Amino acid sequence: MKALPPVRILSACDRCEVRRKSICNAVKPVLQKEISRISRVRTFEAGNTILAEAEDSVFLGIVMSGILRVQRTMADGRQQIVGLLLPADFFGRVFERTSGVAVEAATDVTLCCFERHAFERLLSRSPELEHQMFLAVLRELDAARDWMLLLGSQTIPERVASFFLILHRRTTVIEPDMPSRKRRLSVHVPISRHDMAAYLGTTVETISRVIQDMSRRGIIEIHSPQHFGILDEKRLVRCSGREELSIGHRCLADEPHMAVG
Amino acid sequence: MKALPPVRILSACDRCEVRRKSICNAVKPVLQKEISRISRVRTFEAGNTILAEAEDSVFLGIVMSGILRVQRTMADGRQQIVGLLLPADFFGRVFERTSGVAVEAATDVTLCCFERHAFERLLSRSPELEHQMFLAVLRELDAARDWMLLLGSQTIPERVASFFLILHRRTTVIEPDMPSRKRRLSVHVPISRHDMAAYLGTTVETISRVIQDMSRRGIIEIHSPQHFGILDEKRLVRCSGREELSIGHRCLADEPHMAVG
DNA sequence: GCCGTTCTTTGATTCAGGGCAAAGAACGCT
DNA sequence: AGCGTTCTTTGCCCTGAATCAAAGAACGGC
Repeated sequence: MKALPPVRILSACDRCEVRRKSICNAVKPVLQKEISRISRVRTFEAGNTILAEAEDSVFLGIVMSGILRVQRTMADGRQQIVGLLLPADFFGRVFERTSGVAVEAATDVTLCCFERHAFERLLSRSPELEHQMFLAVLRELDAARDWMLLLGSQTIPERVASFFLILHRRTTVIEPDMPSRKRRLSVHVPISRHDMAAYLGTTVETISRVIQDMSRRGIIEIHSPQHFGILDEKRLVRCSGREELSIGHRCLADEPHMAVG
Repeated sequence: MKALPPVRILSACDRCEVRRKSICNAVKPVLQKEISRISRVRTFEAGNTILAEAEDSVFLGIVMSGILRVQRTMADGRQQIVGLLLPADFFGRVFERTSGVAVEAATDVTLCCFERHAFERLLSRSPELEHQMFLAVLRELDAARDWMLLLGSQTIPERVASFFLILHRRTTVIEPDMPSRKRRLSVHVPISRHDMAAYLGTTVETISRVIQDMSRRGIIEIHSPQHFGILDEKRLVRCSGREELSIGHRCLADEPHMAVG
């Protein structure tokens, strides 16, 4: 008796939009199945806390849609965003009871969640998965160091320009066939001025002033509070003080991020 | 014929002072031997560049003595120290040709070096070693995020106070039997004012002014430009704006660092 | 010891960016 | 559509920290 052709059961993961960019794509199918088995999709509204700063982190996962902010808050209320997570990015701190950072929904979000201990067991059994996580955390550390340069050595206008360029880079699918001259450059800033300020180490007022000024000087164009056009890319790069952020220039920050929150 | 009792050959590693605190201690003896085989002790004078920012990173290793600074430099010369490596800390970027940060000797240093590819081969063969590296990088990321809070949200006096407390924490062997009241608190700052400024995101002049002011107010005592006494720990903690830096309070930053340079 | 170099401190001045207050826009909600 | 709430912009003032300049201290070499 002949064996029937294998029937492929579609799991939720097979329809996952971020899969090919996330850690799931980097491991063998058999492992993907195991990940799939312990995963659970959850949604949160903008403003909700996914993981609190002091609390035990019981789960972690991958952003499917929306934006997460990873932040630390001081006793007197000052807060610093230490990471912004876009779809396909990983959040949560493995191998530590608590991480000392909070993870919050900056917009409505859909997350693919794992119970932390289950995921850690998987990591322990699978060096391949752990290797991929290791690579992701290394990239995240590179990005964190890059941000330290921004916070420690750059002026506010430079930070804003850098932010636009990095955001553009991370959200744009590179289309090399289209001549960059003709391409209409636009950036969508998916967060509020308040979050921008907390990310760039400044205040909402200053953010606003800098943006208006860049617009007045014809470097950018304000379509709406969150949508901008880049009118003069070269000048924007010059404003950022960092040649390496020039569009087309590859860099480490392109890779998905990893929040250890 | 009876087997002779095993003869233990002492390798350089057996005399290594930082071994018990470094990654070597966290893996099995058989692996330690393998690490030992590919290691080579090298020394550099203060000011030397171990790894340049743009160059290929051909080796990596562990600090045995002295201090390394991990830094990024902007086109116009501004530079930010993104990590300070003390004995037992790991430096170098695995799985990447170049890391975009420079590693320099802040003092005369002794390093236990590995050729990068040889070390990576070892990592690939040994999930245990990779796991330990993974943990170390996770801790380093925690520390980087902590520093982002410092650079993005704290005033300069707060940064200086935090720096003293963190340094004290990292260089003091905790002696719980000795009553903390009576313990003479002292900090040795192993780097120049210039490096402090580059680490804290400010200038030498401001660093100097803040230190002199803290001394005038009786919070610290200046024994020499690099040696200080902590006269009023409580007030120093209050200056830092961060209760969690209070001496005796455990935190993630206590662990050895990992420079991905 | 003396002397040049580098590191640190101090003073005077300037200015980028923060804080406060209020007006204006955008976004629900019913 | 009308209205309250939240988000963003703008103006004014002020302060923390950078900059410039120069004096002191510490260090290394001979």
